[in-house]
Amino acid sequence: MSTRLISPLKRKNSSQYWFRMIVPPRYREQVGKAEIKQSLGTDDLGEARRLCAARQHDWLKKFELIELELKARDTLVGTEAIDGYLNRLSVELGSMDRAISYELEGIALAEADHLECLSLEDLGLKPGDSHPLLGNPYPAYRDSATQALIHSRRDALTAIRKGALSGKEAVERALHLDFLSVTQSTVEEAFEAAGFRVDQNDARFAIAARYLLDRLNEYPLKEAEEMRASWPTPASIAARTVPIAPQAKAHNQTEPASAASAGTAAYDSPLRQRIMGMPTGAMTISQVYEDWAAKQPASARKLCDEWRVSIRRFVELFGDIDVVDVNRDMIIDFREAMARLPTRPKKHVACLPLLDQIDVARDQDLPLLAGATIGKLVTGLRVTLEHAVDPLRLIAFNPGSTVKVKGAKSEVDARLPFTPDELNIIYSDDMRTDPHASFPDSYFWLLMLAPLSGMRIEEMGKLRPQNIRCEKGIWYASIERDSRRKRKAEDAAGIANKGAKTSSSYRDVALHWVIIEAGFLGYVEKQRQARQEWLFPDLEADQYGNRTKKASRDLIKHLRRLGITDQEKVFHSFRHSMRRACRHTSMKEEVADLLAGHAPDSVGRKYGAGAELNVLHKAVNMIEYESLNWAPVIAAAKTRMAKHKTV
DNA sequence: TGAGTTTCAAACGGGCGGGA
DNA sequence: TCCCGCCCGTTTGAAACTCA
Repeated sequence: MSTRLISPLKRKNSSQYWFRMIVPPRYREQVGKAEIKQSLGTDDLGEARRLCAARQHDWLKKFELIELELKARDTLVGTEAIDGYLNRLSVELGSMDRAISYELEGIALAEADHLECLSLEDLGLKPGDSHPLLGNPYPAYRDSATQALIHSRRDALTAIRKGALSGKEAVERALHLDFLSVTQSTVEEAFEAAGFRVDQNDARFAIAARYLLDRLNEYPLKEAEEMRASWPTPASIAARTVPIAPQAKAHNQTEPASAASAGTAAYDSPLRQRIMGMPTGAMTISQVYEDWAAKQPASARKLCDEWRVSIRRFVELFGDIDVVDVNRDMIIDFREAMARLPTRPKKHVACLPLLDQIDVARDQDLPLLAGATIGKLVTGLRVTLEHAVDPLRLIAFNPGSTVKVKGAKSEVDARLPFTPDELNIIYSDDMRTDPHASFPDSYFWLLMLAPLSGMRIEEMGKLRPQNIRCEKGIWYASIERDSRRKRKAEDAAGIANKGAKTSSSYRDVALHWVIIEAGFLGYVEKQRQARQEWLFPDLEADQYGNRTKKASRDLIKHLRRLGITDQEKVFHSFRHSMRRACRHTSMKEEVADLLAGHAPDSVGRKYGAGAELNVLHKAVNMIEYESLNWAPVIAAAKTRMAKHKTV
């Protein structure tokens, strides 16, 4: 792996410097990507260089941890393959003693083959010269006298049926020299039986070979011990005390650690505890979640509540386990479990444990959670685990980072626009045309504004009287944030403050002439004089600060009563209807986007901060619904407003 | 390695229905 | 009627892909 210092990179369209590092192929599965590209968040080159070096250091550390994890995994694979092989052989031969003897004899034969290594003399080199096969340890036994002794010893022991002893000696020599090739045929056979194919360059080969040699060496073969007493190994061919390269000893240091412990950040200093202001030891998954949730602003309460569901379900399935024990398999199991849960279960099903709910859904063929919901549940888990990575540093990697959810993104909007006939039904109804109908003013105006402004119901619900303004003779509704001071105060009080769906939703919506004609400005003035905080004061906020939950529900019920029973026709359908009406005019798509509060989908279509009010005013007045006769609605609205004046 | 382009994920904001 | 939570849309920035 290259440790060359990486220099920060600057992208054409960005003022910020970036960090970029290629992930070595061996670690890509664990990292989940082939390269790391991260913004350094600075446009200062000096700062960027410093941050870049720090990130490179962090990633190299992470790669080291992955290496440990991979070694642990390889160890498991290698040792299991050898154990399986020896167990099968013992069954085949009748006992483990026989199996070990058989293998020892095989090692002795393999060693004999490898001893035929050319000496310095054979190669025409002088004593003291560097042997070209120095990487191959058997040159240590390259002098012909030693070779002859090993050969004759093996022949003699084999002749008296003590081949296992010569094998034991060969194993000791191979272990001392870390000469793994003597195990080649056995290791290959063991891996093949386990369903793998490895070569001598594979790390798993080395691990399995050393493990085999260790097992053969340590097996208490009574016969061999007794024989050694009778036929002691000649000193000249006993395993020599030769220095072993550090990597040759690595297998002794590679403990079969769990993936999780390999990912655990062992560093847990008092300094970090002081920085974090909390103990930084082990935490369970739900403790990590609570720590994450506690750091979210009041406005994120709904999000926290949704993701608490993820964690609660995960804990129900796997227990409130230490976060270092959470692995990718569990997250995949979690995803699969969520994908099999029934959607909107009846009470008698919802009260069951999750696994029972899955059984019921399967048995009764109930409709299951949508892909988007599964995606969200997995995201909740992923974000919690990310919190364990950074800032808590309880784990080095997020095991959920590479878990995908198919169908998490819906292809189509499930809500449809109203047909002209349906609009006609809605706006011919007594509730709109009879000024004396017992229909709240707020609902009346919501229904008037919706198809002619394209505002979302919650955008209307959060209008304040002062948001209705006039500029150069054009009246408009300003959808904007509250002041920073107000938002800060509300956050501190734990109140969800007034925000919009996205930043592009902050906009000015010019009022359609029908709305002005109907006397909307009189209604606004009335609320202003009454010093009402909200333009529609009779709407009540729910626990998350949503002011139109009930209104939306009531108005949908009302639509159903009018015979519009299609489940895809909802209040939001007014927005779709307006978009459709815009398409029937000469209005440019980007202006329609601005009216609706959508971000344009290409840079070329961006209007900067917005458009001139007169452009929007002209555009909004282009909107027409041919099937609708607004006259009775306007007349009813005027009477409705006049009635208020006389009260 | 750098940069243009495309795709994906996170973080919301919001609509809606079931059930207590 | 209200709460809970499922479900969907949108934007932004990150990540991935591709090519030079």
